[in-house]
Amino acid sequence: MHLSIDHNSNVPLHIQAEELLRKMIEDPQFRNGKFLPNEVELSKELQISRTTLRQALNKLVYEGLLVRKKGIGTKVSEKTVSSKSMNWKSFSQEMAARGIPIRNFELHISWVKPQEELVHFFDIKPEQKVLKLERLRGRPEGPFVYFVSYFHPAIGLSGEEDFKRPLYEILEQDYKVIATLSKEEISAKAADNFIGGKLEIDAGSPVLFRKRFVYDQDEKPIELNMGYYKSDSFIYTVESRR
Amino acid sequence: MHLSIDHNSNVPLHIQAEELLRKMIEDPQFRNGKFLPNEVELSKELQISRTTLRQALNKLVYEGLLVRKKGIGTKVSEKTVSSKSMNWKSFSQEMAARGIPIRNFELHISWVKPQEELVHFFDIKPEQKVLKLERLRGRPEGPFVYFVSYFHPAIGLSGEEDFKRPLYEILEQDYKVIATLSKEEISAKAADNFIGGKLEIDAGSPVLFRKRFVYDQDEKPIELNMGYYKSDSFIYTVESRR
DNA sequence: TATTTTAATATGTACAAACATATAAAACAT
DNA sequence: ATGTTTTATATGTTTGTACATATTAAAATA
Repeated sequence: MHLSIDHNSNVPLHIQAEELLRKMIEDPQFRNGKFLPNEVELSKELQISRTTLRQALNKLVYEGLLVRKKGIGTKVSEKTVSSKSMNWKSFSQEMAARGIPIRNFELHISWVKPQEELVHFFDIKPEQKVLKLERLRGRPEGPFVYFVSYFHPAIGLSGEEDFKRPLYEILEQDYKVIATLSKEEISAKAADNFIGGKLEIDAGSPVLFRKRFVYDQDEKPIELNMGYYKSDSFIYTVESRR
Repeated sequence: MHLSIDHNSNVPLHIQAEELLRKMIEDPQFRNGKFLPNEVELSKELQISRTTLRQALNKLVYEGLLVRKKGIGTKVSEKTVSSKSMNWKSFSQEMAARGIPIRNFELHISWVKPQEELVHFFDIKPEQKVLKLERLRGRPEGPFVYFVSYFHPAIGLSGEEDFKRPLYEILEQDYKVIATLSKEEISAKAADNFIGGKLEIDAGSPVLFRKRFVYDQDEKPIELNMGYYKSDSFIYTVESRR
């Protein structure tokens, strides 16, 4: 395997280097605490300056994928698999990573008048309708999450999407919108009759409630998502560093 | 107010610059979408090179405190207050930030034989005892979290701590251990009789269960923490960027 | 043999310089 | 008045260079 960088590409060198490093990290040869070649060697091999290489390395260190130590070297983190990118995987990917096959039980799309919270969040006029997406998803044996999602009118998914592709992929490829920032609120709730019915559990059973505010790179609101998770089949994981 | 950098200090210039920028961000003059002086000006004012300044800026951009745009400038993020640092505030600080006064209802310290999970997590011998810390905390009106925390024997808090200072402060100042990485698992549970009794709620009521694995900068395990949060008085928040 | 010193190695810090590119405002032409 | 081109501004990219410092292993010394 010979990784190389295209100096004539319009993609910045440190971005290309970052991608190559990500591939190296995935490689079993380097995974689990193995050391990368040192910076001088690597920069020679990739034919970029040490400064540019360090730009790429720094980003991966921030993300927690790499651990560097003065005088020793740079190794792949043992304690972290995908770091915060976890939160950015699509729901299907998240589940796939845990070896859980996913099924869609219900899918309903409609245009609705926004509630006050939505008017405020999206900063739109009250008469402007927004796209509402309801989904019931889970394992083949039964559903374990019910969620309702609202989108900014400017995105306005056509409603004819197949939703077989992950949502974030549809947004990136078809609408050139990249979800960059997400704020989430997580709490425990007792299922009411409606949610209990959807998730096939008794009313009163504990569910994990997750409310998610999604913004793009310019901090403009994209999506508001509210999900109810069956507590015995879903654990929410968070990783953070400082 | 004149911020300045000490070139004779043994603290790296980009770290000093980072601290100054953090103070600027806190300043009402710059908060909420206001623009910072441009890089060339700032680097002249601080008497450091643009490269060094950008090193500091990059870190804050990565944390989400600053938003930069080519051709425009660098501004303080409007959507983010403290970003991921939120997860690193002590519990008391977290609550203080929400205007909630905190009281300790119970505090119990003991040395116990570690369970299998602890032996594995801390990578110690089964006969090595670990410090167990149980706390019941909450508002003056009543408790809303009960947690049990175990510490690595190498840290071995003397047991004579007053625990009036935040835990992370005790660890940093007295034990020179800096908690750098945290992995958390969050789920919804139904309170059993014990937890229900502690939190003064009916057994069966939903509680937020938070299990937290804490590591230091070298990825060595420090603490394992398990908390039960009364669902109607605590919402867990997460912010993430990519 | 045990201890100390030294050297090799790898990352950390810092600056200077040059050019590229996105954005908004000003100048210009229609 | 409106659309286009230019220009000023600010961040983005990339390289080169020099020296500092933490760590480990090897060499020198007691």
